[in-house]
Amino acid sequence: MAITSKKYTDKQELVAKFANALGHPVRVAIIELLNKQSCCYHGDMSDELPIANSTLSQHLKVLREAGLIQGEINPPKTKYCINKENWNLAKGLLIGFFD
Amino acid sequence: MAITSKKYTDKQELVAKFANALGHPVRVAIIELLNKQSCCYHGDMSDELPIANSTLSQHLKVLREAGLIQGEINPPKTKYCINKENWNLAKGLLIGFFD
DNA sequence: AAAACAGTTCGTATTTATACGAACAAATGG
DNA sequence: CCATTTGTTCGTATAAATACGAACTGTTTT
Repeated sequence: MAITSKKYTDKQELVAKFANALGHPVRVAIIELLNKQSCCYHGDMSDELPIANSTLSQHLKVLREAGLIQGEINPPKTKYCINKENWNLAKGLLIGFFD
Repeated sequence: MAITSKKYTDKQELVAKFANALGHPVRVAIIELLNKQSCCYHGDMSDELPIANSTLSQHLKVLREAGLIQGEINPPKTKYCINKENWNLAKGLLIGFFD
């Protein structure tokens, strides 16, 4: 093992973070829904996806914490969109990773 | 929820499978090592990575089961390579996913 | 003010991931 | 044949992911 305090490079951590966020089919499906119409209400997605509402909230949180999406809360509705800046960052990193 | 027996499309499952395999920084690092020199012995990687040997074996297994790499066992050495066919499949899927 | 609506968070159960050392396996060198 | 080398698998401990219903939080409607 290399004697560094940090185990992995920032780039490796970032690639892993984005990849990990996309590492569940329902999150892939969520992103596809958002990409199809730019933004989407929680309820719209809930109608399309085979999971409980609370579970959907959790997956949305994972995507939000990875930076791939952002939510705008206007109770009782919440609108989610792709975070384009980070989306492009992820795109660049992943494409670069695959050469 | 849609009333389908299958919860997600094959494509969504595949994207998630590949993404999940890349969802840990050490696996990203492993792939980078393999891409740098096409093939690599377990021991070479073990020298570069901050994890125990047995843990490395487990991560290699994850990548192997996702189809991204393949191992050639010639005891006591094992050589790992990128599985180019699946690598290109993953590349295409991921790039397509990001538009 | 009470009920309804749309989500989120909490509590919890179950599964999967991650990590390590010890034990094992398969070929090679003394 | 026994020791060494190189990985793998096993046993195990701990942490993280996944899923659901129940309870909660703000608006809006009645």
